[in-house]
Amino acid sequence: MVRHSATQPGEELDSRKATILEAVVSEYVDTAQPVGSSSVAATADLDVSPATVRSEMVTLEREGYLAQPHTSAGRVPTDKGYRYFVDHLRAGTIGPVQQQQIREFFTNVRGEVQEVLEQTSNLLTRLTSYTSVVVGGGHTHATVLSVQLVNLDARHQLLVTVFSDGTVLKHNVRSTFAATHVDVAEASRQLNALLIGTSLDSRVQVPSRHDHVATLVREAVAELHAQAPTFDGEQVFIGGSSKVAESFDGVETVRQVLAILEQELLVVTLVEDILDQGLSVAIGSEHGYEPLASCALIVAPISVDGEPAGAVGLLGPTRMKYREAMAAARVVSEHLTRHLSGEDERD
Amino acid sequence: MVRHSATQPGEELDSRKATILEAVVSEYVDTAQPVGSSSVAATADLDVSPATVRSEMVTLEREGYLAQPHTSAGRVPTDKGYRYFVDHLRAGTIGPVQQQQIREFFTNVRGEVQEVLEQTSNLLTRLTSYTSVVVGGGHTHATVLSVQLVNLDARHQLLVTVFSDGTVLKHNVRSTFAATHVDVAEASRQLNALLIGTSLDSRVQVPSRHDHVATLVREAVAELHAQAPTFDGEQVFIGGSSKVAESFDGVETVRQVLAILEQELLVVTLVEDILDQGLSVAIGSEHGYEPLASCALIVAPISVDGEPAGAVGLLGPTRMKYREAMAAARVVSEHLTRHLSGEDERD
DNA sequence: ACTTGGCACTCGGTAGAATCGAGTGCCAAC
DNA sequence: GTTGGCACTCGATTCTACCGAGTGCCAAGT
Repeated sequence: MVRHSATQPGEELDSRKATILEAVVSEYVDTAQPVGSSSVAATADLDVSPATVRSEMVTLEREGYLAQPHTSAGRVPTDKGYRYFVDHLRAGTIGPVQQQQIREFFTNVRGEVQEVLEQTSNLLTRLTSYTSVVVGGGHTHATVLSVQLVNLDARHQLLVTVFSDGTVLKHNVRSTFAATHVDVAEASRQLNALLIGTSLDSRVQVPSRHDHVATLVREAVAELHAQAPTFDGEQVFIGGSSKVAESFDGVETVRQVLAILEQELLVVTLVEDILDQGLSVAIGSEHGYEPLASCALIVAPISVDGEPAGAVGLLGPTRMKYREAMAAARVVSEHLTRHLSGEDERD
Repeated sequence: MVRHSATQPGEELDSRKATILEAVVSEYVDTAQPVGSSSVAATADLDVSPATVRSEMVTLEREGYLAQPHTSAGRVPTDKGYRYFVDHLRAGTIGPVQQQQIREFFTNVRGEVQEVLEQTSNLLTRLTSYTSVVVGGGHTHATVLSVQLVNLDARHQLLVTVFSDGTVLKHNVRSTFAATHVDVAEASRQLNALLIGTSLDSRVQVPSRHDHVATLVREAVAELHAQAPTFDGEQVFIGGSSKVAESFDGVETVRQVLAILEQELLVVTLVEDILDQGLSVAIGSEHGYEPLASCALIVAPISVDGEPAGAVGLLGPTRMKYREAMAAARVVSEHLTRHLSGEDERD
């Protein structure tokens, strides 16, 4: 995977070139039309003629910041151009209306973590009109608060485990013999003694006896720990997939992007890759994933009690409103972090 | 809401008209092009000339089964045309490969109901290339097997309830006073005595005393029952939303359909409306929901132990492959019903 | 009373030509 | 280094002509 100018300093543009680049990006984001020298000269308040702008543009094009769809069309930013723009973006703020919307949301939202994350995803979409991705993950460090084995019928038991972070996991256990209620109750008691305080990734000393109860206990523990790797708790919530149809024009592109969003594992990997690189935006093919070449993905990490616990993301076309979107992602991720850490329970 | 020919007998077409209609539908579904008299005459093995077919077509058009996009184009089926086609479809079968695929799926699938439903949704999409909808619902009749109140901290408890159908519900309880572990344990015991065997919609006699434990119990019961209406257990799983982009050509249509799929409540209502009407397919505007006028929705009910428990559905363009899709929905719903009723546990 | 071949007619789709105009690159002058 | 001027490019738009699939109608055939 390639390193980007966000991490390597990269060249700086002189002030005028920077202004021009910024003007091009801004206008292109608005209009989706190649932008010409004259409109740049008019917009940006650098008192120069279109001709001057043109000559600067050739330079910018030669250096890879701009591109021409064809001769005699205006310029369009390249991924590198967007990258420069983003890297030199003075941190945006979000409107007071949205501020209010977010604050309201977080004071009202209730319920389980999952639901909060799902709702947050919808919030982000409403705020920005882009498809949003919320990844919640990594409960592995949570410890067991309580375990209970429940008899469904003689051969089926249900193992319900409550963790310190409020997560509840359930597992089906199938006993190889007909278990009595007494067996189950005893197994349940032993499991409690065994598991409380442990976390999913810690080893547990299971009884090696061969009686019914011990077998049940072993099966239950095995079942619980079997899921540890999958569990790692990665969950994805995607909001506003219909926005994809607004953001891209080719039906084929829309199909591709949607197909990608369906592969949740892929999305998680993608988001975490970007986080690992310390980026907050991946533009075009920066993430090295070809089918998303026409997309930009903004991410902002969330954490719970200081531990990384996922991220929120926004997926849009490369020509997206970076300032607003990044601000929204940042603010929401901060609120979410606080909320999940239990800091703003003011009701 | 309108009644349809599926429930009211409606007129019958004479054999030749029926053959012609069927030919038109079949070819249009394949090609998406208006179909002309000559190709019908060639395809269907009714030994008549195109001219005859044409004169029949005018009748069919007058009666509302066919339409002409414009003079001098071929004919296209109307919703009514599709309806007739579907109502007179000899029940289709599905290919042996798919049979195999389904059988394999259901012997291998494991885990919680939710996951099974979600996976089933994906299966249906893979089988048919249409967007699939799986609605699971109505656990209200399930009874409580076990309850447990767990102390998160002095003011936060977690109520975990296990139902006879294997569902596990959790609720946050906030105590208005600092609860000790002893309080919580005692409350937990009382809750068990109180709730086991009841269902979510049954009334429960809560203790009226004013001590800590009684208060906790009351709060827990209130919290649990508060969710009964929302809970009713309606869950929706949607698979293959990217197929929407394949099924419809206008980007705007794609957007609309996606936007609808995002509103889960709407989807549930829609599916249940159709089921209530005793239909297995809603074509075009039959469901009375305008934005989906260009869609057809195939549904097949699922049940658990004889009780209705949701449905599987397939969403496609009105020109969809009804035979295959209906067969797939039917077969999968049957398998799912058997699976959820615990009948095919052959591992 | 149907069925059929014949035939004029319709009208969307496609191809080509003409035109427009936004925007460029270059250059000579400032 | 900047600027106005200017010829040039090339996609987009419009217009026209035309093709042909498919129709509706009719008169003749069974």
